[in-house]
Amino acid sequence: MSLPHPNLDQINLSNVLAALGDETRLAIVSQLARNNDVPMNCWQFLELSSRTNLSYHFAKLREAGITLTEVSGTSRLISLRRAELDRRFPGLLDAIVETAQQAPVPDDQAWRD
Amino acid sequence: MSLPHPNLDQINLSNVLAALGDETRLAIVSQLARNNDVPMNCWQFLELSSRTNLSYHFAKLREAGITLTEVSGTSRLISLRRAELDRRFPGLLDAIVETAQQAPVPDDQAWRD
DNA sequence: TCCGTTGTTCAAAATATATTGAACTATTGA
DNA sequence: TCAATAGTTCAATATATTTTGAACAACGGA
Repeated sequence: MSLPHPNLDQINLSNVLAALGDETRLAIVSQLARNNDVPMNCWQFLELSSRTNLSYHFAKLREAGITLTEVSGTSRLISLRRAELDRRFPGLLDAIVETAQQAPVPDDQAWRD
Repeated sequence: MSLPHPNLDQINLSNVLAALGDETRLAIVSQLARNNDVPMNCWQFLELSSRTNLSYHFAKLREAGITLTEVSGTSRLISLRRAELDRRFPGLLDAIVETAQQAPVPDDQAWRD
């Protein structure tokens, strides 16, 4: 039992950016990073959304090549593919994670009008 | 005559990532960077899409805070807000642009099945 | 002033993404 | 074996984003 993950050269930049260009998924990645890349499981993210919806977002992150999902008994362990991503896109994840960590999500109020 | 741009602290990460998570817009940014941040105008991107559609994408990039659009006579000059973005999200744009430049867009064929 | 150039805006249609609830699967522990 | 746990899948809906064409606006030069 193991889930499909893209390998390094199958990871494409705009996919990665699109995957991270969503508040929920960015929050997931941010928490994973804050957790020092120690794998986490689904229920630790329940505050972000419903189980079903998280499942969807986890799949997106996995398919984009951002996270690794390992099956462990009845639960799944999710971690960042940090080293690999850094090889593929040097500096990218670090820059994102760094920012996402300090900025607690600036309230996205309309800036025009 | 000048267009509305967000200022630094109004630029938010997931917006920026979402804006760049689109092949067309990533290609625009990539060309701007390849052009050494010298402002370019719309017709220089016509190979990427139709005028109308480019207009839409340019607005997205501008509203996300990624590009600066200056009105100059009958045309508009578009440039990267590189220094500013780098202040807001250190390393981010560099990492993206660097990658987008060398990788000529890996053909996005399905990696499963 | 009239025309061509350079783009924009609008509304409609096409497409893609996100969210939900109900039903399901796999594994573990009693 | 049975129930609880942890999470997935499916189909439907809701929502957002892209794309298009037709009509418009601003500027500059003849």
